[in-house]
Amino acid sequence: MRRQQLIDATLSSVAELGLKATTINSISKRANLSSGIISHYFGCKNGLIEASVRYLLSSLKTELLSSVEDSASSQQRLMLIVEANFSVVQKNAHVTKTWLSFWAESMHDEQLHRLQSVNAKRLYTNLLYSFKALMPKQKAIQAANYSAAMIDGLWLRAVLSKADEFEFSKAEELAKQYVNSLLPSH
Amino acid sequence: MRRQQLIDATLSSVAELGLKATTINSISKRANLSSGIISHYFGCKNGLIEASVRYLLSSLKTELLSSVEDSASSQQRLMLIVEANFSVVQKNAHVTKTWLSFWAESMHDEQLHRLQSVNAKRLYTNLLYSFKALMPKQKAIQAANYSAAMIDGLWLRAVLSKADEFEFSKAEELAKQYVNSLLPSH
DNA sequence: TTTTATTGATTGAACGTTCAATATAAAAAA
DNA sequence: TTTTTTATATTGAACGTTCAATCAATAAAA
Repeated sequence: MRRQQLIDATLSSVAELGLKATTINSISKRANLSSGIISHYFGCKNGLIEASVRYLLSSLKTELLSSVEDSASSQQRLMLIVEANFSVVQKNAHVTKTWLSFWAESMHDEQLHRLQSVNAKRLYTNLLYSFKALMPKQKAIQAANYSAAMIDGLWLRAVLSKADEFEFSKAEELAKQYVNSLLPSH
Repeated sequence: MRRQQLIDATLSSVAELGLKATTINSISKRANLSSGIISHYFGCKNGLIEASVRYLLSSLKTELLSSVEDSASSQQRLMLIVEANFSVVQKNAHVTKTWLSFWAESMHDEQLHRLQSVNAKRLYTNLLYSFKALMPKQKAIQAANYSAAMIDGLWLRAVLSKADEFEFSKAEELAKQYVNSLLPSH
C-alpha cells in the first residue's frame, strides 16, 4: 500500500518536474510521507525509480493481456496492440512525459535499459505473431519492424509536440490505418 | 574557439554520462579548462546546454542544406532528407544518446522545447515540400506525416537498442524504402 | 596602461542516505 | 480482558557529499 503510494508520487513528480529534478523530497511531499520511508521500502532512490518503471511496464502488459485474450481474428489483435500502446497514456496524460524520461535515462542505466529492451521486443514480438498468421514469414518480419517503428514514431512525435488528447487519438488512428494498410487484403 | 571547445565537451559529457550526471566539472575537465570559464562564456550551465542543442540543430540544418541544394529531382531530395537525419549521428555515434537526453528534457524546459519544436516541424516541412511536387496536396500531407513518424520511429528504436553502425544504416535503408513506397510510381 | 581571459578556492544551497527516536500494531503473558 | 513484550512502521533531524555560482587574483593581450 505504501509502496504503491510512493510509486504514484514518483510518476507524478517525474511527469511534472522531469527525472532530473525529481528528488527524495519532491516524491515524499507528494505522498505526504517522510523522506526516510523511501529507503525503508525501496532501499534507495534508484530502487524506487526502477520499481516505478516496472509498474508502468506491467500496466502496459496487463492492458494488452486483458484485451487481447478473447479476440478472435489476427487483424483485431493487431488493432488492440496499437490501442494498448496508446491507451496507457490516455488514461494518465502526464505519464507520456515519464516514459520519455525513463527512456532517455535507460541509455546510462543498465537496469533501466534491460527493462526498456524487454518492452521494445515485446511490441515487436506481439506484432510479428499476428502478422505471421496473415502473410509469409519474411513479409511478416518486415511488417512487424515497420509497424513497431511507426507506432513508436507517431507516439514520440505526439508526446514531443505536447499533443492534447484529441491529437493523441488522431495519432492512434493513423497508426491503425498504417497497420491495416500492410495487410494482404489491401 | 573556447565556446566551441566547451560545446564539444558538453556533448561528449552528455553522451557518456547523461544529462542528469553532466556537471560543470565533468564538462570543464573534458575541455581542460577551469569551471569558472563556463559562466564567463555562457552565463550559467543552462546557457551552455542550450547553446549545445542549438549547435546540434544547426549541424543538422547545414547537413541538409549543403546536400540538397544541387539535387534535381524531388525523389532524390527525399532520400537526402532521410540521409541527413541519420548521418549527423553516424559521424559521431555517441551524439544519438545526446539527442534523446535533450528531447526528454525539452518536456520540462521551455527553451529546449521551442528548439525541439522547430526541428520537428522542419523535418515535416521539408518532406511535405518534396512530396507536394509528386502528388496531390492531401496525399502529400499524409505522406509527410507518415514519413516523419517512420524516420523518427526507426531512429528511436535504433538508438534505444544501442544499435551499432551497421544496424543504424539498416534502419536508414528501411526509412528510404518506406519513403519510396509512398511515391506514385509504386 | 587598460581590457579581456582564465583560474580555482570558496560559498551556500540542495542532495541522498543514515539513524536514533517515536508511534503503531501484533503477539504473548498475566 | 488487561498488561507486557516484541516487532514493525514512520518520522525528521543530522551528516557528508556534490553541485552551480561567485569572485578576488593572476595571466595574457591590446
